[in-house]
Amino acid sequence: MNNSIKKLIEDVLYKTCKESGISREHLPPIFINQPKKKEWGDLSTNLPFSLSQKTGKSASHIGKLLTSSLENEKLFSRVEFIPPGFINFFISSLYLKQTLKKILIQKEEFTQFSSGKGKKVQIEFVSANPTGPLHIGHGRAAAFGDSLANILSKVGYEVEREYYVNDVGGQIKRLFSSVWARLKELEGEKVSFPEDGYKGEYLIEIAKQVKKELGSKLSEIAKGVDLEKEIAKEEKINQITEGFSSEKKMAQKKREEKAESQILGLLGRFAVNEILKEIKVDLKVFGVRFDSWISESSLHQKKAIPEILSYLQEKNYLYEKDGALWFKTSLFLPGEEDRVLRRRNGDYTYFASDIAYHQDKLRRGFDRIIDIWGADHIGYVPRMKAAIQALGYPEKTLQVIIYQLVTLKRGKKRISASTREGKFIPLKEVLDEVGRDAARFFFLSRTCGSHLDFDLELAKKQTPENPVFYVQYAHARICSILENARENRIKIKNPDEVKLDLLTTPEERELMKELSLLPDEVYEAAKSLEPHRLTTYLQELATLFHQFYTRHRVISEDRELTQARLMLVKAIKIAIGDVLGLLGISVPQKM
RNA sequence: GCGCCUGUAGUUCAGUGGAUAGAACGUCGGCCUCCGGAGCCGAAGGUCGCAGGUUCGAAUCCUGCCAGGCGCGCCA
Repeated sequence: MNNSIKKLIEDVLYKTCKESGISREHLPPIFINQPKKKEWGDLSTNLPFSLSQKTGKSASHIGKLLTSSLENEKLFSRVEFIPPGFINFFISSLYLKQTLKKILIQKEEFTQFSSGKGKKVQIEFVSANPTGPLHIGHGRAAAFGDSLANILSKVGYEVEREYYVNDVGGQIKRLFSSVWARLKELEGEKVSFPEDGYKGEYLIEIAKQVKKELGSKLSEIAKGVDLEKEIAKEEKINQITEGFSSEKKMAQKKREEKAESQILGLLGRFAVNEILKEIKVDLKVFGVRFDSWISESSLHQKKAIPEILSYLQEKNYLYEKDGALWFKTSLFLPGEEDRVLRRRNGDYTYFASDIAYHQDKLRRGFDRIIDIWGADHIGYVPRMKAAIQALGYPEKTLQVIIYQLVTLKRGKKRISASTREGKFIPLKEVLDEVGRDAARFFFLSRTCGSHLDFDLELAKKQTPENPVFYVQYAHARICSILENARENRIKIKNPDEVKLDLLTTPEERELMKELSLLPDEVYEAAKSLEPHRLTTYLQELATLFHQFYTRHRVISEDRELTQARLMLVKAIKIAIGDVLGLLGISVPQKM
């Protein structure tokens, strides 16, 4: 089940060290990597260096000692100590052949691990406010989170993808009043657009729909408001004659406000739903699915926030000051400022509902929680981690991955990305221009810490030359070869019946070696939460395949060699398909 | 001002403290009698932002500068 070659080498090294009298506790972490030059073997380690630091013995002494006892391992055809402190491993062709067979038999299972087995992890990502369509930055988060979820399932985790809908708070109120203003505009009224409203044109479309679907209901409520105004006028007259009681005035104003908030609530909920629908469509087009959608308003309905506050109160993590209720962030993170959970006016802050939200997640029994946030939330991480501790969980239960924001450019011109101002390029448009696969590959080939420039012009221009097509082309080529074999009535045999020993050219060996490294790549991508390692791997594998393809024929007069090479390309096909699947990129038979 | 992130080829980016720093795109020059030329081969292109430090060894770790991004609300 465990196909990791690095793990195998590690185990052998541990064993050898033990036999040489070095106990496991004294062992530094073992790093095994691919050396830059072929002469330095397939894999190498600097263990003699690190051991010499630990034990005080010379690296050369340790290296020679380890190397001599490793020589008989079947895994290697050769093991060399190279001064000053490297051990280079040359993988035996026996192992490479076995690996090839394993891939053909196990298929996608070949990269499956069980290290996360029995553990539940939740990844929360995108979670864009339902105030407008997804833009390019959300695309980055979507590609990243989705792929990470795939990768973590590969190593055995039970993974849940969640989208948190922030449908409460200031930005939603602004959305409501913006739709309201657009609606009035549609009805020919001249209104001043709310200054802090959402100016994007998509709200005009939504206002049109509101008018179509809710028109009659709204006007009824609006009539109510007008009625109130009439009453108010009368009362003003009365005021002159018999004086105006402030009580009455207040009551009237309240009625007016109530009617207005009814309208806003009605069309607001409608707008939120419409926008969410569009977001879901965009995500579907991008190939991203969520297992769970949870809204902030549902937490309010469950009274989750007062509940969590009284829990924190009991623990003595809260205090009142200036009429507000504060959380002692500084208790957990010296240097951090305390934060307000309940405002002077009685409203809860976003932080308060976010604590309730994370408590809700933790109660659902996840062993790990991963939040993927944009860099604009960087300052928010420490207080959330403090909250996790206050809830009684170790800080590391929550991992926050911060991705740097995407700067959209067209040539040299920057396009600002403000949802509020409506000056942003929707993800949908980007996908129309460059395609889903290219966009995903672009996002996933970079570390999320990189501040990346997305040049639409360049992306479009590069599309035919895009690395993703290079990889997909390799897969399509293999499919074509296999098709060709079928047409020539070549029956593809079982791996056991094929003489894999015939795969002797350097290109074939390189390919087999690359294939045998795949499980480690997946494992390391999962461990470091870095999907981009896999795009790098795919490009390397595709390069090796294309090189092989131009230098050798798969289908030839030599029947046995043909069979062996068909095995090889089939294994490559499985590997490419598997990894593209993890990245959420389509795997074309033809292009 | 403080905090986090980033600075690597003309451009966009990879690069677990290891050996002579890589890829793609772009530029220049080659390769189709043959399973898909969306391919292959070659060349040019680098003070790894700057300056110190740590050590057998630094693009990588530490310190200080410089430049850019993002934060620093009883906004979300």
